[in-house]
Amino acid sequence: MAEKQYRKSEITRERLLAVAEEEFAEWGFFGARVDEIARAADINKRMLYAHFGSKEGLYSEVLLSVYERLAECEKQFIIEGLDPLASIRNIVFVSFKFLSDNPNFVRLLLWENLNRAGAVPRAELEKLKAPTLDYMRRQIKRGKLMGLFRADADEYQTVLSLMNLCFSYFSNIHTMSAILSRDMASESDIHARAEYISDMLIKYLQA
Amino acid sequence: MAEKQYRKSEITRERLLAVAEEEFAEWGFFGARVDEIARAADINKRMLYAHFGSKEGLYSEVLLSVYERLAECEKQFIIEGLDPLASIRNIVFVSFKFLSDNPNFVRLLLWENLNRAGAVPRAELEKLKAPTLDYMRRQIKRGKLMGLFRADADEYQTVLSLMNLCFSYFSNIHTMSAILSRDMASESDIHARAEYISDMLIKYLQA
DNA sequence: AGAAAAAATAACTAAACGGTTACTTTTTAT
DNA sequence: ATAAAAAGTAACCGTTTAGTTATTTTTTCT
Repeated sequence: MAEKQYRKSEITRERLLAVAEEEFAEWGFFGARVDEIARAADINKRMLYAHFGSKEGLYSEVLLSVYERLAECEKQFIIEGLDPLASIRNIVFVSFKFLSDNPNFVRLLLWENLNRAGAVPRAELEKLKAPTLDYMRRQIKRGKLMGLFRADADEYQTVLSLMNLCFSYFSNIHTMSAILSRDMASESDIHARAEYISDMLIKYLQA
Repeated sequence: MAEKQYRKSEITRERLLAVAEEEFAEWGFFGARVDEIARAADINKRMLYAHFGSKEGLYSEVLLSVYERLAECEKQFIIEGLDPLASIRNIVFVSFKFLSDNPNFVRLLLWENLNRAGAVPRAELEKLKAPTLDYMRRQIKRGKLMGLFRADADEYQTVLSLMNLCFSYFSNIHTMSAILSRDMASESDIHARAEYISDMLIKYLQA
């Protein structure tokens, strides 16, 4: 096994990953076409198999790279000193920014859920999400101790609401835009929604 | 063209639709196999094409039938006299019952979102959803007029929250159960969640 | 009963798919 | 310079897939 890889090969690999992310996000694992990925990356199909072994192998690597992007992003809202109220607003706004900027992430996660596939193992996913979840729960607890939130506010239910409200705005944006006759993808609508979600969660915690 | 269809043919058609619903819900449009649908329905593939023309044709009819099932269910929470507070609780509980009883609906809607919602025409969808949406908006408005809800509560945002919170509980139930180490599919968890969602929405509207 | 229409079957096809083989060109290290 | 390793290519392969054809069986109507 060679320690050092050729320069051109690394570029090829990166280009393949980028193109494959688009193709898998667009069509899902079953709908995506290996030939089309190779064509769009302007690369011979043989090289795709040299790098990733199989369609599954390529898919796994795409998913992993996308999950890592999320983990990297979530680091930024874990600020230990921040007051509980501001931290909730912060989590919602950072999540909205990420989901809005990464439609491929939203789609890949949906495909992955529907395929019930463990392309990225559950344990890996739990580990990836643990710091964020701990932080959120800790901040709600702190808010209760500080007398900012009512004592009987349910941490689990609130965290679940926050995550679902953020993710589902983007995951259901097409059907919802159709049903509600509204351009939910507009910058102003997205911002107003983040504002509303923060507000509702906080009002509930304070009520 | 014959006015009257043969009895056996109608049964065949129903059986095909039922089996196709399972197959499409499980695998999505691209993953579903026409041969498998025919085999599972114990029907010759030729007859599938005689009835539905193409894989797309069959898929559209499956989706339509499933949307109609939802519309039929939603009729039951449109009770004109009901007080706004009770009506919100009622909508959440009826929605939870439907989504819990119809996992195929949840999955088909997710696939449809990923396919960018084209199989059932937008106008058709709007028409099916209109009575429900109108009712919800009307009840929130009424609550405001009656002085039950604060005057600046946003109807659109609240309706969207209600729908997203109900749907996403079931659409993300597997991932979330894993991440949060909780059996969210249990009867008691489902009931507690419906209770919490009603409560949060109402507290927000009253805050 | 018997003719016409509809339902049903099995066997087939053309194209598409994931994956491979045999081979040539380019890069790296001595 | 040159040999070995790696990168790259084109043509190919067995299988699967949506969709069709040719034919027989069943049902309906008179």
